[in-house]
Amino acid sequence: MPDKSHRHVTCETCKSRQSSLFGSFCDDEVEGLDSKKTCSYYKKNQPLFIEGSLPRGVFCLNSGKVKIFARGEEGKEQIIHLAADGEIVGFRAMFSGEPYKVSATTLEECNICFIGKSDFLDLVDTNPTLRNGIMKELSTELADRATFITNMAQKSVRERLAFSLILLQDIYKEEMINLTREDLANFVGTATETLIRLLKDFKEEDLIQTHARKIEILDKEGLLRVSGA
Amino acid sequence: MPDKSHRHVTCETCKSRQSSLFGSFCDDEVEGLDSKKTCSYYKKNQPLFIEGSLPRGVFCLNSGKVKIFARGEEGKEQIIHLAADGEIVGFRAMFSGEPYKVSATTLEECNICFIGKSDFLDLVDTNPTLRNGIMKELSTELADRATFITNMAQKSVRERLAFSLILLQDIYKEEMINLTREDLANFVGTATETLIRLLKDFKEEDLIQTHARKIEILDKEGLLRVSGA
DNA sequence: CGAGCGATTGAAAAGACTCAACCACCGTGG
DNA sequence: CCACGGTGGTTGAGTCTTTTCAATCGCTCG
Repeated sequence: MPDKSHRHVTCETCKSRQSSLFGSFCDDEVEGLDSKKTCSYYKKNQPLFIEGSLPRGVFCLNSGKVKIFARGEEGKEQIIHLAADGEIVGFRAMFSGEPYKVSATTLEECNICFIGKSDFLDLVDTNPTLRNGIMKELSTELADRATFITNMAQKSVRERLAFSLILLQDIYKEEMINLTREDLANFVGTATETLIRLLKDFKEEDLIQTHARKIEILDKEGLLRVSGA
Repeated sequence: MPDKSHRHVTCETCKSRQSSLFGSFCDDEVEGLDSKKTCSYYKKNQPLFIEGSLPRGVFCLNSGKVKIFARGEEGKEQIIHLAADGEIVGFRAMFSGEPYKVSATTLEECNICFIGKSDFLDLVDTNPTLRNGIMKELSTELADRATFITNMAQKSVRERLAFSLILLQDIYKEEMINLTREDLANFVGTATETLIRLLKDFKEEDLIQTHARKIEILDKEGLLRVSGA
């Protein structure tokens, strides 16, 4: 658990930068980046942006996790993506010229830097490596979403949950998965009650173990088998 | 119903080009494009590319429709997108550096041009307008898929079918929707039998009418209402 | 004419959802 | 310090949607 308080982050020393789209920046570029960004602390459950508003820039996650979600007719959230440190959030809407179609909210306390729209677009225009990285990122994500759609359409909730747990473990790395049951249900695409029942099943099958809300994966192979992947 | 036979298409006179990503090309650029592309005729149900293979270039639809789909565990198709004339297909995998995650197959007889990978990437590198168009396209599609995922997760099959019919009508323009029941089911994300039953319901509610396999929309507003959009 | 595919229907079973109630934990204010 | 309220988690029961399996029909093609 990192720092609980606001802290200024410099791009030079940012651990997350190296694995991000800015990872290839040379010293000069990093300096330029650093001079343009602002850095702030976010509490848990604080929105970065909401559906329908106009993008003003991009968010660079230094620490903490953020959920990206859309809302269905009845207002129910569908979590499309969980972003972790090192990720840059909100750059997709930057190119579409349209308002955000999704919202982003912190799941934990976060340190997040912000780069204004024009600064960011300048960077993209002048830096081919960054640009290629972004195009690659967009394309990869498009492919991921095709798989996501297919899973939604063809897999049972049980299969999807197993698969989701594996995905989430990759995002949470060493930590245990730590989401409200509702968020987890909104990620899997099911009702909260159904989710809880299935978690119980998985516990009885010794696939997972829960520590209060946290979920520990005991048998990744087993989950993979259940997921039908 | 256009030409039934192979026909050479020139970019200069290509009706579909104007509404495509190449729409902003000047005469010189069009000429260059024309010299690089090859043009061929595809029969119905002929693959453009298959999941797992490596992208060799992009396909430019001059006439006819193409389905883009992924396959689930049991091999069931999930149609992610239907492409019509004017669309460029297969450029997403061009940037990801990975094999195709989806397949593309013609739904009708098609005239399709092909541009090799290096030629296409050269164009993208040297033409900022094209590049921006592509980034915009990628971003927009990413947003569309977020909506798609949400619909899959939260809407009933009945709602999804209503919504799908409206989407398909936009793709088929003046023509009637003309898909096998199975393809339609794979687009909506349901079983063929369920789809057929729901179509019957819609017919009884005077929302649609069928002419053999073709579907005519009688009450778009009504469908929209059913779709819960 | 027979084979085979696509479309359709019926009946039964399974999977999920909804609704309602209840529990457990936590922080607050008295 | 403790009662209170609220949020998040859990359970049960009943219902509805959707799937599955099996069978039938119609049409086209060789």
